Amino acid sequence: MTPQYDHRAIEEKWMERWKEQGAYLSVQDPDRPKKYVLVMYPYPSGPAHMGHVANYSLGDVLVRYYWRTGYTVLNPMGYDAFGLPAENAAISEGSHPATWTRDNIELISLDLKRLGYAYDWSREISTCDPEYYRWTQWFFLKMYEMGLAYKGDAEANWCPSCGTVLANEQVLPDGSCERCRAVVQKKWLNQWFFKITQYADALLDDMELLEDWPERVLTMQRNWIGKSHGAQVDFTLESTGEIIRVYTTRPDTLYGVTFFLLAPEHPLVDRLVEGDAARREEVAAFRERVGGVSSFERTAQGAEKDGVFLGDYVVNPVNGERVPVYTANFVLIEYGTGAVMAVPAHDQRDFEFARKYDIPVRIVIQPPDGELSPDGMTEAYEATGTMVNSGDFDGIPSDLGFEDVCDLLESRGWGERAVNYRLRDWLVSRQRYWGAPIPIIYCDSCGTVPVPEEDLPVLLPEDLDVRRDGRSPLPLEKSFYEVECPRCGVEARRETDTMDTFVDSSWYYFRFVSPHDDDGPFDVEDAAYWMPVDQYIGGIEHAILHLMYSRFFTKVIYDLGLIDFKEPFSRLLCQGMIIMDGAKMSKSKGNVVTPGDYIDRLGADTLRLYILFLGPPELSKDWNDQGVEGARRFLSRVWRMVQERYVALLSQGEFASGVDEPRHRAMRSLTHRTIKNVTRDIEEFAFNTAVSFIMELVNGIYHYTSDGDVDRDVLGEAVEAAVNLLAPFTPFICEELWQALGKHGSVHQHPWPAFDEELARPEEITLVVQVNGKVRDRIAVPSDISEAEMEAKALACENARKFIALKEVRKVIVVPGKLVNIVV
RNA sequence: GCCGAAGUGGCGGAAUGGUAGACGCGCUGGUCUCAAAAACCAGUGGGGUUAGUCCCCGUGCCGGUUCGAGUCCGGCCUUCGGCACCA
Repeated sequence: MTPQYDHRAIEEKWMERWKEQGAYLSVQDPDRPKKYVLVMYPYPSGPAHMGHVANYSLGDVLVRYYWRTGYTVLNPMGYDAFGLPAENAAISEGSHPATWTRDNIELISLDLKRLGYAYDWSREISTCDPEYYRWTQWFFLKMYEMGLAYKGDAEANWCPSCGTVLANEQVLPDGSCERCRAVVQKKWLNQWFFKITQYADALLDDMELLEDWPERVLTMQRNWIGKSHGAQVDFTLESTGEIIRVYTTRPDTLYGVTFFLLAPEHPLVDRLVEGDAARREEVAAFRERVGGVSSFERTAQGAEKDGVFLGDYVVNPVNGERVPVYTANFVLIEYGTGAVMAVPAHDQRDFEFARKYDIPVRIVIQPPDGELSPDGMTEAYEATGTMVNSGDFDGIPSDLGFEDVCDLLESRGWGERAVNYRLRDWLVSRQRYWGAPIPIIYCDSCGTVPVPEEDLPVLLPEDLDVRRDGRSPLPLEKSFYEVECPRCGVEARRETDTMDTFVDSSWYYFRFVSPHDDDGPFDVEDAAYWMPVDQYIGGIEHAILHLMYSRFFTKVIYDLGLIDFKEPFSRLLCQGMIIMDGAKMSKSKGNVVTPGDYIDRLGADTLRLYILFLGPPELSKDWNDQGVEGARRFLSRVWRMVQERYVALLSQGEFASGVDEPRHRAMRSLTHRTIKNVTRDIEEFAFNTAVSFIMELVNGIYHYTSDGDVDRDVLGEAVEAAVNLLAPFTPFICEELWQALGKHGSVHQHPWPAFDEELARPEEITLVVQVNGKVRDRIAVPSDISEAEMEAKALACENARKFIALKEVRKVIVVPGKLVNIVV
């Protein structure tokens, strides 16, 4: 053992040795329960960053802890390796997405290895590997067979200068293209979708199974799905007599309809103004304003209401009234039916529209307190109340009226109860190169033909030039798109769109259970053994998309009959961000610190320890450079503790014996209390306080060995516990110290230390004496003191007496083992 | 606007309704040294003080419940995240 803590030598040595020993391979073991711990795999855009360290260190503590408490553990790692950044980097750096991606995988995997994470590297996967995306394509085919993948028209973000569709995330808040800053347009394109809406209710209802998910994530998903209850109502167009159906969540306000709205894209709009040149022009100008160039402003906050009267009327089924039909900017074609009954008195948007275009406002709900009048209103009244101006329903509470009106609609055939969702189908096509090709062939005579399973994978040609303008080279590559129709053999054309990378990541946790399986996406029995993931860890930024897509995929896989569970992640922990000086680390702010630098200078153990000590996992954590030095100082202190305070004493043989004496007993008590506290805190993910307790133990050992006799066994127990407890946090130094303590085998395979409840209880406690709730004295007493004795001691102590003085003691409250409050 | 989280020393953060500020950073003093660094030891919320194992104040603000509130309840303020015309 060297006198100085040499992190470089230790970490290099154990990194090599663990690798040689295959120390962290996962094995199925019928004698032990299993844990599948998974931290969201990274997108390889360069070396590891601090967010990775925070996430993966957290998972690693759990894995090492589970190992030592009797579990067999699956802890894999892989790369989310398809995606747009690779293409952009390739364009700006003149490289190739494949090269760029694989180079970055090298960089980040080296960092992950240097950080000592206990992954089973034999299970490493990359989503850009044909052996992986072959099965991504297989899932697409299954979805197609099940009717869950379909091609339909969608309004997509189109960048005219890049000539491609953009994902929503690639459009900046001002509606411009992330890469070229051109104004993004909405364009109707024929695209592939996954029918996630078919699973909307399952996604909602199965949240019951997710007891160990953060409530905020469930709330976000619930809002995203946006299920609402209401009714569909049929209005009749006056001119032609045709039915226009609307969806409303407020059938109780049906008598308050004073106008009617169509989305600008609604096909009826053109027909209504067909014969009227002036109106046609008005509509054209309106469309130019709302949809033509950028529809971002239209949906931006507080946008001005805008619309055009279409010259026609509809008839309200419940009261026979005719109301004018408008088209309006705030009506969305994709939600409900694209047509809206407008009730200005009780809907804020309708209210604003009515005021602008001078449309009457009719009150049909009166609030419980006070009376509204149409002229006096400055905003819509959207809450419940008593129905008025509503025919036979007058006087009924509106929440009951909701049901009564629905009954009326259903009995007369005017409409019916209905539910609606905000969730829309998942658009999975991307006009991109660096992604998994969609396994579809278009044939002039057979139509849309899926690629036969045995022809998978549809290989993404990796020898293509990525064009400078950012467009995918696939539609220009004859050798790629020219194929024979698998059905009739004539010349056909291959789909040249690739899949959204969220498809890749929606099932990667299944692949880990059998990463080399050639017969299917995963081995059913291996999945039955390892799945579901017991503990999933990742950033809160994936609260909706990745986590919901994965839940959707799992339900599809369930319906395919491959698994018998419906939710992939039993327990979820969402990490906060690492920030610096109050801001997210980013290159533009120049406040990026790189893990690699710290590993070199201070060691991986120091970095891991510091980042775990920084604060509770779910909150964001402020990086502080001086704090890292502190973590390093602590590890040096642990190093010297073992060397100077234990190993050196052993060789000198300077020991007393006296286990039962108070100072020895106090040391043992601290040791056992620390084991208890650290164990509990790891179970609760309170890693920052777990580290604090270990620090206190180390401080205690320094005191114990500084100021009196030392018992060999008492000291040995304490030092051993410290190394044991610290091992999941800082695996390298602890493995080295374990050897220095003369132990055989790896500390990471050593059973987790047990504690003695009796010893963990301190012999002496501090009795707090309060008078009227204010602390007046503290008395050291034995921990097994009775309540009566506590009261007696409290009443007798001088400081308390001073405050009691001549007043009468009215009440004494005794909290066993803690405090006495004297009320006067 | 709606939903969610959070406001505690100079800083990161601890506190099953029961000693507010554990642990760490920083700072101050001491030991060691020719000196410095490192290390070790001690101190460190603010104010007062007869200097006492003393007193007062103190967890964003205002009220309430309780013997006792950072913690529970009601009402505000601020910050951060998510969603945002979803009928």
